[in-house]
Amino acid sequence: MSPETNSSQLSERSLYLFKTLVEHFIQDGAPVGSRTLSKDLSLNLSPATIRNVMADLEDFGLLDSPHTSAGRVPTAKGYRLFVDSLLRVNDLNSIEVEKIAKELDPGNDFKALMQRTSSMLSDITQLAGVVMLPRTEQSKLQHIEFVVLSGNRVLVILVVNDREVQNRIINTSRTYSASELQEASNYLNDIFAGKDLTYVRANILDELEKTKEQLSQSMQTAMEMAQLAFDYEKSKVNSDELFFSGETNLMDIAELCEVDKLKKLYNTFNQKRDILHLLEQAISADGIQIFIGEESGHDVLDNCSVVTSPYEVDGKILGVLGVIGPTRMHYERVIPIVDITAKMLGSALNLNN
Amino acid sequence: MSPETNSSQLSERSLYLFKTLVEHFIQDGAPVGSRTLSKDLSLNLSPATIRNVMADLEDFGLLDSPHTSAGRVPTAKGYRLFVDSLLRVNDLNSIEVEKIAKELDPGNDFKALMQRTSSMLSDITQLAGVVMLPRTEQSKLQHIEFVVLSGNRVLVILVVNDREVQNRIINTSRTYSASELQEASNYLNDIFAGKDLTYVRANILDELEKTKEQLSQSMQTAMEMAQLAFDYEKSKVNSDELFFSGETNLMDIAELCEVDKLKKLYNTFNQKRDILHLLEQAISADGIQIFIGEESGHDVLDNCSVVTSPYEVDGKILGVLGVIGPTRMHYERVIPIVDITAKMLGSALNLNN
DNA sequence: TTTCGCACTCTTAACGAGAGAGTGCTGAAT
DNA sequence: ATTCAGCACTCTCTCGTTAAGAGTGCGAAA
Repeated sequence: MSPETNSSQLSERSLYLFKTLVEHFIQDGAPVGSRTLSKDLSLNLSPATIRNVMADLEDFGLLDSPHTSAGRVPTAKGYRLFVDSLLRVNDLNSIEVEKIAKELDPGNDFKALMQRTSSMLSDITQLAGVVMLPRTEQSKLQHIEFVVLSGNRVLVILVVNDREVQNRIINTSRTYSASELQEASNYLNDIFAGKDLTYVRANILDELEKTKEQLSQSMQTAMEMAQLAFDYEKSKVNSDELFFSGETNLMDIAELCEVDKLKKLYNTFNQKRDILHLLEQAISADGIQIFIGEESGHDVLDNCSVVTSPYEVDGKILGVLGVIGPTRMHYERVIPIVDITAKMLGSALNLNN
Repeated sequence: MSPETNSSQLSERSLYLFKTLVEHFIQDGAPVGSRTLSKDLSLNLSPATIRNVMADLEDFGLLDSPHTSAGRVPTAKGYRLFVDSLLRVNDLNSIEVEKIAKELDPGNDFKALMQRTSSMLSDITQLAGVVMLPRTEQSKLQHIEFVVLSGNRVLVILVVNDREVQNRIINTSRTYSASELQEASNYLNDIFAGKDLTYVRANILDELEKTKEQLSQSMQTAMEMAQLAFDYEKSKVNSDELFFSGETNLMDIAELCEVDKLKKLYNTFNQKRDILHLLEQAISADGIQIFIGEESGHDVLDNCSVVTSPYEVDGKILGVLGVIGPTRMHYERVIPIVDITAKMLGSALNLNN
C-alpha cells in the first residue's frame, strides 16, 4: 500500500529517533508518545517536533498507532529495519559465555546434549528455545548390528556419526539365526560403514541384484535385512526432530497472554510441522536469521519473532537452533546468545569425532 | 471444622438432590441455585425446600457457596462422595471401544505405543492424558550387546522384556577389541538373560569377585563392562518416564484459564517429578483411583482431578496411566475410558510375549 | 525549521444505579 | 413435623455517565 520507500530517504535524526523509540518499546511494552521520547532523547527536541518526525515514520510504514491517543508502536517492517541496520549487538559477558559452555559439555548422549542446549537457550533468554536435530540424510553410517528377538522379529541397531544410536525393530518373513545375522552385519559393515545413509538406502537395491547373482546366502540375508531396516526408516514420521523448551516463559509475555492465542501457539509447537518448516528455511541462511511477526507466514506467530542460527561441523550444516519470543524481545542480547550457542554446539559435536 | 459426619446420616432425598446438583454443575460449570434445581428435579419440591436441604448439605461440607447470592458448588469432599457412592458409570459405546482398540495396536515400537496411548486418552476425553512407563526395576533383561566406538567408548545395548531397547554409551579405561566384547556379551547373556534388572545390578559385584578368582580375562571384561553400564543407569535421571499429551485441552477449562495458574500447571507437567510422585501412589491401588482437587497434595492441582488406573501384564503391575482434568469433569465417561484403556494396554503388551 | 498553544480524540478508571439471581428466615398450611 | 409461599436482604454484574489523562494534529508564531 505505502510506496516501497527506502530507509535511506530518512534523515539521520529520524533514524536515531526511531531507534530509541523501538528500544523504549522493547523495554516497556507500552506505546511510546512524543513527550516520553522528548525527555529520553539526547537531542533536545520538543514533543511537537518529535510528533512531526513520528508522522513521517508512520508514513514510511515503520510505526503504527493502536489508536489516536496512544503513542506509537513499531511495525514488523520497523523491527526489520531496526534489527538489520540500527541494532548494535552487545558482547556477552564472560559469565554467561561460561554458563553456555558448561551446559554444552558434550557427553555421551547425543539427544541429551540437544535437550540441554534447548533448555539452556530458554533458560538464559527467558524465552522458548528450540533445537532441530540433524537431518538423517546427512548422517554417516558407522555400524550396523542385528539382534534376534522372539517371533520373527529382529532388532536393528544403527550407530550413526559415532555418537547417535538408532533402534528399530523389524518383522521378518522367516526366522533368522543369530549367526546368520552376525554374518549379515559383518557383510553390511564391510560395504557400507562410513557411507551416508542416503547412499546406503540408494544402493541397497543395486547390491541386492549383485548378490542375487552371486547367490551367497549370507549376503542375501544381509541385503534383505538392510532393505527392511531402511524401509522402516522411510515410513517413520520424524516427529522427534525438534526439541522445545521453556514454552511456559511465553506465558509471561503480555502480548500473548490471552488464552486462546496461547493455545494456538502451543498447538503449533506440538504439531512441530510448521516450526520445522520455518527452521528449514533458516538452514540455508548463513548465520543468524530473524523472522519477525507475520514475515514467518504463520499467523500464530503474529506477535512473535524467531531468532535462528544453523550449527555446523567442519563447515557442514547439521541443523538449526534458535529462540522464539515476542517481537519486542531484547534482540541485542538474544542474537549473540543464539550465535554463540550455535558455534559452541558445533564445536561440542566436533570434539569427539 | 465441621464434625466428621457420615453421609449415611443424609436422607435418600438429600443424596439424590446432591447428585443432580453435581451433575448440573459438571454440565454447566456455573453455581447451581434452588430455582434451577427445583425445575430439573423429578421430585416436585419448591425452591424453598431445596434451599433447606442445600443448607444441610453445606453443613455437611459437601457444598459451598462462592458468595451469598450465587448458587452452590460441590466441595472436594462433595466430589469424593459423588464418585464413590453416587456415580453410575456409563458403558462405553462400541464405536469408542473400537477407536481405543485401534490406537492400541501393539507395534514394534514400545515407546511409540505409550505415546499413542497417551494422545489417544487426551483425544477421546478432551483432557490431558498421561502414561507412566514401567519402572525399570521390573524389567527382565533379555539380551545385552556391546559395540565398539572410537576413543575408548563402548555402546551398550540392552533389550528388555522382548520389546524395549535401551542404549547407553560408556567410557572405558582402556580399549577393548570387538571380539573381546563379543565374548563378554556371550558370557553375560549366559548368566543374566531372563533375570530382573534389579537382580542383575545386585549380583554384578558378587560375580565380579567370583570371576576374579577364576581369572578368566573375558569374564572379567564382561563384569567390568556390566558394572559400568549399570552404574550409568543409576546415575541417569529417569526424566522420560512420563508421556503427556493434550495439555492444551486444559486451556479451555474456565476454572484454569488464568494465565498464571496455567503456567504453574504446565511447569509442574514439565518437571514431571510431582506428577510421577502422584502416579506412584496410584500404582498400588487396585484399579481406578481418583485424586480430587486438594487431595492430591499439590496445590497446582487445586481445581483438577486425576483419574488413574494401573496397567498390568500377567497380573503384574507395570505402570500407571490416566487423565488430568478439571474437578468438574465427566467422570461417568472418563472413568470407563481410563479403565478400558488400562486393560487394553495390558493385553497389547501381553500379546507379543 | 522548530516550537508553542489549543482543540480534539480516545482510553481508562471510578462511581452509582438498577437489574438479576439467590439466600435465609418467618409464619402459615398440610 | 414437613413443606412452602412471601419477603427482606445481599451480592454480583452490567451499563451509562463522568472525569482525568495521554497523546495527537494542525495552524500560527518564533
